[in-house]
Amino acid sequence: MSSLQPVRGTHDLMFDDIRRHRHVQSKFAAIAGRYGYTEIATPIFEATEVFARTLGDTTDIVTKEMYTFETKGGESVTLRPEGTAGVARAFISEGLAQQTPLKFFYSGPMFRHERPQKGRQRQFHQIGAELLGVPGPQGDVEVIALADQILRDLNVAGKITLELNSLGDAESRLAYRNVLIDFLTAHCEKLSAESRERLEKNPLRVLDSKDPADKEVVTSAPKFPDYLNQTSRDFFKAVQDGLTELGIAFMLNPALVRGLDYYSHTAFEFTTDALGAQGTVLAGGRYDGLIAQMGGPPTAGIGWAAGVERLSMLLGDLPPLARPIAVIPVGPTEESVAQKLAHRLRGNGFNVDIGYGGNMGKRMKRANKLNANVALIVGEDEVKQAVVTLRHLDTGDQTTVAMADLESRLDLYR
RNA sequence: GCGGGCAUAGCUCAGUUGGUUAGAGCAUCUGGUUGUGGUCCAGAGGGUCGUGGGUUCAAGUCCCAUUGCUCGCCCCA
Repeated sequence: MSSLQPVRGTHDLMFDDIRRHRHVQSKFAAIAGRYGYTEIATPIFEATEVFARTLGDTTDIVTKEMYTFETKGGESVTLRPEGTAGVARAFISEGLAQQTPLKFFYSGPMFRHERPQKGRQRQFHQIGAELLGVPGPQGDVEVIALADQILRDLNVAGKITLELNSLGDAESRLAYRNVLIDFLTAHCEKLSAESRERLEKNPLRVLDSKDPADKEVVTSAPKFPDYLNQTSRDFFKAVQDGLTELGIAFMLNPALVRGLDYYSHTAFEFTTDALGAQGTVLAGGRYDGLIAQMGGPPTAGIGWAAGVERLSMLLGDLPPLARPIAVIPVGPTEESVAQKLAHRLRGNGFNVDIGYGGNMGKRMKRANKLNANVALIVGEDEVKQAVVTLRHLDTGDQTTVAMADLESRLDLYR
């Protein structure tokens, strides 16, 4: 065990782990493309205020989980803890208001200084989608449909359920918030210490507490849907109808609350019970006020993000790696011929491995370990006659093939 | 930030009430096979037992501290 370890909460990604990540990202890019989303890559760090102003002053992310540091020029910058604020900032910086509606997708690392545990790291990866400038419920439906599609294409949808709620517009939310605070204050002595603190900072969060005593109180608490005004109610109904028409199943969860402050109206979460404490695989909602709040032109927005590590853990077996063709020089004298042959085949689109050093047996072993389907053996006799010995490693059959005919003989392995 | 569990070979793990030289499987390497892999057989290398201190004639084993990992709380994707 070496004393040099990766920094707490960070991991080296290699072999199957990174293949899982790539698999998630490439499926996502393909599907997002079908929905008309184009990729955006915003910087991995932003001016601190981009996050501090938008995520909510009382959220844990802002108050204690951000990687914030000062640059040599004296600016305060922060490693991004999530993706939406950066996209919103880009929307403003690049003057994109003229081009709405805009559909962006992204993927990349995010940073939060949390205590690591299963499905939770300090550097983690998200894929996400943002739809900007579409105020109507069809936007919500499309964005959720995209999420549903990616989960189905990754073959994880069976382990996941969609939960849906409406946080209403600003007016509804304020009205409900006041009623809820009154109710919870009246039942304060029954609440857990944590929830009493939540009552001060973020009262809606009490609704999704895991504490049994809190849950008991919450069952008799006023329900969010009862306090939605007509506009919010109609909007939410339209979203539900739209999803039903597309055959996307969902469960209403009046206790579903978003962690970040910029959300309104639709809130949704795709959750699983297969990941221990970290049940949320993909989550998002509508954030109509965000861009205006950041100083841009009032622009509707809705989007979501999903944890790539969490998705990777749910993934079944990966598609098998491509099987290479192994070029095997019998001895040192044939190495340059073999090298040239490998180069030629690679140039013509084949996946070719060539063993480094060792006798023929060693190189065959290596070919076998790489799961090569054929070995091309290049020895003294072969070089003299301008042929190679083509051995099928699954069957052990081998034949002699003229060098010049190799591409056509190997075509099915390309 | 709070609580529980764990730390022995590259990996997964044994290691008895404290007792002589710390083991196994897998992996690696060598040989059986000087132009033929997978299977098989024979053999080899590889450990400051996370770190520091303490108790003891004696510590991988007991105690304290510390670091790391891990699971949960919190938070969240």
